[in-house]
Amino acid sequence: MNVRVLTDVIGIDKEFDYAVPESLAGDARLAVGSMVRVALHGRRVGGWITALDVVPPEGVVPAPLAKLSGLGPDAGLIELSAWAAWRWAGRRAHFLRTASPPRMVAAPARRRQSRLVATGDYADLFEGEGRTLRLGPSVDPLPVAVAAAARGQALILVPDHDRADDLTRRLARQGAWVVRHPAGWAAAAAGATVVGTQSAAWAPAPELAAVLVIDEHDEAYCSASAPTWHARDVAVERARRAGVPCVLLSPVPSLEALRAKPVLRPARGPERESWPLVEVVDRRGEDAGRSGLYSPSLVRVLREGGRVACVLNRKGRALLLACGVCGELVVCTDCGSPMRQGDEGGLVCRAAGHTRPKVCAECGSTAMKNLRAGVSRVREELEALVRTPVAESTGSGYEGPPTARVVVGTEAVLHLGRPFEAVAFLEFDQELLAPRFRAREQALALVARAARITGGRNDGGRVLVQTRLPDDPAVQAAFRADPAWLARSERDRRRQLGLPPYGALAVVSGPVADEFMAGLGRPDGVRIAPDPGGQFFLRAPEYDTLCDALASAERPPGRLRIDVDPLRAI
DNA sequence: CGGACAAGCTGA
DNA sequence: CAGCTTGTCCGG
Repeated sequence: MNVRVLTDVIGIDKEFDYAVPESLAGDARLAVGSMVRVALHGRRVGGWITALDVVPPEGVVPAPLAKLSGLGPDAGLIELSAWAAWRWAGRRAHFLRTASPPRMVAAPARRRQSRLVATGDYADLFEGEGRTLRLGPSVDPLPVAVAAAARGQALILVPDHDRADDLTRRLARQGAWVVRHPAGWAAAAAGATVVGTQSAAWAPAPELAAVLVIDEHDEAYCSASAPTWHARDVAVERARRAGVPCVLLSPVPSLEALRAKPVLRPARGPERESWPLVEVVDRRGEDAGRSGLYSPSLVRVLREGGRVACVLNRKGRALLLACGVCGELVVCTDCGSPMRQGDEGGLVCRAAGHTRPKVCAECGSTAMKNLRAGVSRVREELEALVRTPVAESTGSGYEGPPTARVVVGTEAVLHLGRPFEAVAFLEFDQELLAPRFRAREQALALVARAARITGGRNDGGRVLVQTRLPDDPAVQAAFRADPAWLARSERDRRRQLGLPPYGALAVVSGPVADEFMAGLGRPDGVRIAPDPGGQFFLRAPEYDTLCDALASAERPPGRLRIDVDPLRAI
């Protein structure tokens, strides 16, 4: 017998046929998806069986399989990898690596009985195709996970490892047969419920009965490098193929989730209570202090004596300017994006490169203030202000007294895993104006994350939002504890601009982008805009159109990057 | 991707 | 023209 094999070498998206040697004939592991080693061009590489009993092309004499290594993703996942390769213009091998066990698995683990007692709450969520459920930020999602696992083998995704560990432990305590992906791969292949992060969308699940994505809006589900696949979208497609319900859970559902499933909203009262009390501080009027970061409201909150986390994102290094007289943000009069001071002294807009003289569009003043201040400087200034030790927490670590009452840092402070009475966003505009079309959604998601550490308003949770854009829908949604306030305006805006999910976009870049685009031609329904930086922006009304076009073009040898639905572009 | 092999470059 | 670099091709 001959088998077809896809190698695990990303650069080779081609299948080769191999002969099954006498010694492996009749081996139960000889199945689609199993992992093998094969000889290829003078070296040995790994791969997956994609078909059995194949007839090799004319003139090809198959070499023998070198080894049957162990169990791999099943036939359904092999097919799903082909879909994902189409959807995000990537290679199947990329996804199959994610779907494969971390160590070779000789046989599925032994079955265990789940002793989970379903509570009945949320059971109707999992009727039919499932629902998108908006659930207050400080509401524990455990009962929803229990409802999922009570249906049989469930696939449960959470954004980060800490929460995956925690949820696995708590579900196990309730009596569920549950494993943490990817360590529990062999048990998942035997039917255990799986909890994991992004990659768990590819966990084995031969008896899949329900899929649950917790905090589906979280950026952590989206791969930053190409292929820019999204675990929520993989989970939805996977559930659809298996004919099982998929529930998307979030305090701030993405437009994608609102569009994908019937939406269930909690009662307004409990939802409001689960959000902290949000105080919006309009910074346009107040210019006290060097950087204007320390409003009287902030000082009051800091001096009240509770534990306070101050968030100052300096991630996007982009410069932000405000008028020194009227405090208005300096934005482009053509496209509305923030502007920085150019090399020749004028103002340059970040999105399109428009230029204008250094004059406030509102009051005509020429005095501009740089709103960027580093976390370290702010820490010193806060210490002077409240006369108490202030700790600093950024992506690169924590500095200061471990029990400091006040901590300042990038959004890493929201991951410290300890309770605060209040969270203050010193410069919320940095989030709102980030050069990404999802900036507003992500800004509101930050407030939801803050709510997790402060608790709801009934627990005394408070959030301070310092902004020069107090009427922004994201700010208003936080203030009203009503995510729909943002969703409505975002839906209109994205429909109008043809942005996801009401349109599909991709960025093609890399040294051979020109060649690839030449081969692509001008497909129907796809708008192509070259960029001075050598990239190409592609837009289409639907993913079908865009992905079919991308898949039909020849991929020239050399470095090519295709980002479908990129996180940062536009 | 990375090995094989061919075509191109350099210096005596 | 040996000895090396750089480029292109293709794998079962």
